[in-house]
Amino acid sequence: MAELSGVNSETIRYYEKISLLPEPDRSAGGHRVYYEDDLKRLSFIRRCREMGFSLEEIRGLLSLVDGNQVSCRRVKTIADEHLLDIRAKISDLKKIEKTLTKLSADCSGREVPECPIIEALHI
Amino acid sequence: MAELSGVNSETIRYYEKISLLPEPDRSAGGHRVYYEDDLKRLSFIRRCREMGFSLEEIRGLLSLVDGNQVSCRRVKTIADEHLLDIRAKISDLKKIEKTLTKLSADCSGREVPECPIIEALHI
DNA sequence: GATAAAGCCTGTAGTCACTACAGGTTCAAG
DNA sequence: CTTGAACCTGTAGTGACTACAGGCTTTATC
Repeated sequence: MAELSGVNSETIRYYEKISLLPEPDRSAGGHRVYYEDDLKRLSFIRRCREMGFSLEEIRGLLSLVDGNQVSCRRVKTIADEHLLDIRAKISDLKKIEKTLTKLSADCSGREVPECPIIEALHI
Repeated sequence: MAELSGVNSETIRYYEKISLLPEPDRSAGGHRVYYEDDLKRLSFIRRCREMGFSLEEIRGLLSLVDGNQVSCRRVKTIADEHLLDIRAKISDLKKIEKTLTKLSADCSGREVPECPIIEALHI
């Protein structure tokens, strides 16, 4: 399932441990046996992770799915809150990018002991 | 120093423990005593953190300062590498933002059990 | 049926950058 | 001199994994 899903097998076991994935069937020798549905669930988790959802947010989404209680309203609420988060992060990073770009431009990059970057940060 | 620097006192002790800050003088009763220079060093660390540098990157910058080996070239290298990182993160987040915005727009947000967000992530 | 290598198993500990205690001591103000 | 705030040490927890150690199972080949 690790190969099929693109999720590290250690991570899969971790998801099982924190109950994001159910305990799977086992072979006679004790190896985990997975079916199509397990792969779907794991892929859902992976895609949510790629969207930057936390495992707890994903747990929330999954509990709606598990309880057959999916409601567009609740899902949208979770997604929109997350979207605000993402936008805030982008704006923070853009500020940093601006500042760093300016600092780097002021810096000669030559082999001299005075550096405007250090000075700007040191005050 | 926590108040003056805006850095949590537990964090200051943590920085001491991992040797970003030197062990300070102590009062007769064992309390840490800080001077101007300690505050400057801590503020430098704080500003670097605000720029998104990792503690290890900061350790690198500080070791240049400590060894009186500041060289514009090396500092610029560290800063520019970090800038690439920041830009990559921004571009990742923008992609996520785009996708999520689209998903959210497709979603009615009404009290119905079908949700295009869930469906898109579930495949 | 024997063997070997690949892949699985459990459990613990490490990562990063803090944060949150518990249980005790010291300091500064009144 | 008393009180309460702030400090002290040390350990454990956070999130989302990752990296082992030391063992067992599966699968392919002979």
